[in-house]
Amino acid sequence: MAIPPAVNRPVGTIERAIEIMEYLKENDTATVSEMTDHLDCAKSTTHRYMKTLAANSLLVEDGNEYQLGIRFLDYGEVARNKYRLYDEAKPRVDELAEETEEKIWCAVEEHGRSVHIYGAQGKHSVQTYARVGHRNYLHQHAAGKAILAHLPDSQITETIDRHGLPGRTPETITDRDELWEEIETIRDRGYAFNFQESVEGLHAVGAPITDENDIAIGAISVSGPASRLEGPFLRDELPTLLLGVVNEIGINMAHP
Amino acid sequence: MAIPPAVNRPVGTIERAIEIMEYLKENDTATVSEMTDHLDCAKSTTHRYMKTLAANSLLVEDGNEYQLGIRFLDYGEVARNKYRLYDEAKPRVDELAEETEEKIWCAVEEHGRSVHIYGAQGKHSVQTYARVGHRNYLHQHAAGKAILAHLPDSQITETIDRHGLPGRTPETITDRDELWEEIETIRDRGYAFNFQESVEGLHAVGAPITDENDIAIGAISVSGPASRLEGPFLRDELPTLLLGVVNEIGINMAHP
DNA sequence: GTGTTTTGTTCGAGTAGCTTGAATCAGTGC
DNA sequence: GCACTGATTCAAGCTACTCGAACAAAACAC
Repeated sequence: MAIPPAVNRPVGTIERAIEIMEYLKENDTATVSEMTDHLDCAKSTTHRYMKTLAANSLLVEDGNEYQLGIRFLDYGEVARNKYRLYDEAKPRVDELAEETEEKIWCAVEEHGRSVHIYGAQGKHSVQTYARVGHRNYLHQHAAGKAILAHLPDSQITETIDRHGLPGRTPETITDRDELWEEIETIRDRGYAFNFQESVEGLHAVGAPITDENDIAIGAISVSGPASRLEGPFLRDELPTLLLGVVNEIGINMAHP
Repeated sequence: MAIPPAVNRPVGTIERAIEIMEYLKENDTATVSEMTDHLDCAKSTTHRYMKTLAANSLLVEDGNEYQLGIRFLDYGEVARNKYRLYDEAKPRVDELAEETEEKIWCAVEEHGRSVHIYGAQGKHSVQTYARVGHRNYLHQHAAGKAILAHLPDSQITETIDRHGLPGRTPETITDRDELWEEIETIRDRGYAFNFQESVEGLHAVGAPITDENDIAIGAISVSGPASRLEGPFLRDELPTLLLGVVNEIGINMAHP
């Protein structure tokens, strides 16, 4: 979970292959020609890359179109299961969704960004861009800020240096000093709010799951339309509920 | 979903990188030295590979140990969502799990093998080796055989030629002629049984989801202990239930 | 404590093999 | 029919990937 070290001489071939996967993730499907325009190399090279990936089931051919193969699910599931947190958090996230009737997410930090490892929707929950596996900036949402505030200062600095503070809505915190103030506030109260900082009209609360040293190993958030998530429900009721859950998960993680 | 063509000159670098991912999938975690023993190249090369993969979040470093990064989830989810089948099948698989109280799987064919794209467990359902994303031989289980029987003969032959008929339990069909007979039977009755052919003590029924030309686009299966899945419940009740569900899904897939 | 072994990591040189562009083939539109 | 766009193949050239040796750092034996 640490910041990845700069690689001295990365293998270009691998990086270009990942570039292909990334492009297909964003654009769903692509032809050899289209990919050649995106990468910066000869068409024959792109062709060979994509054929190699397809021969290994990482890509699937459909006529001239290529897409990501579901073999990735295999790798993804293995990775997810490694996070014991997933096993501990899943049932409680499900319960929270039932209880609050809103969208619940469990996220962890990886390489200075957040990854949603599990989500459950309540009866009224909103659909957002988010998906399982979705990678996000820590400073842009409730769970991420909850995690960020419960990391060592040095790691927070590293993270900001590495990824910057890109904005997403007019409300997103993009100023370093402002973020540090917010972090202090979150540390004091023990949980984080998100007032339309990631999606317009969306509010959220996030609380960190911490280890015995009070370092975040993940976070859980509740999000919903600003119209429903407001007043004492947002300010008191949800935080209390969340804190109970994250404490319980934290204890279970510490005492297997 | 077709059989992937043999690649003329696959890119070795990419294949070796995939080899690393595959090893980590099987062994959860590995060091540079361990991986060097597995691959057949210099330690410095392995090192460069793993660092490059880690720098792109496909691998995560934890001290000297490397594991798969959950970035794969991201790719996997994108791939899964492409299969519209997933959206159609999910709610019905959930219902079946509730109703039968056994384990339900939805699988598709990719490159001549089956991939579990969604699973739901009923109250009493058994835990097997299977996972979402799990790749399997078509001839070894109920859903796979249901799919196999509803493919064009040419594709069946190609599949057998490509992957052979490896055994798994003493009951697995490993003889070509026997398999063709079984395929005829399955085509006649419209669904497939699995009597301890993949796991000892486990029975299952699988029915294909077909398109307008009666070609399989996937399958749904119910599996459970042989002691519970037997007699008229297995022979009549479950098949009827399954056929209703797969027909409904097939119709929805044909008329979006 | 010291010597020994095992690990990850760096670096320059050499050549395996990746990249390239041109040529060929397959399909579409006009 | 021809032109055009796309995928695919191939030999030749040179990039950059691989290697082994050397170093650093940690783990271990005694």
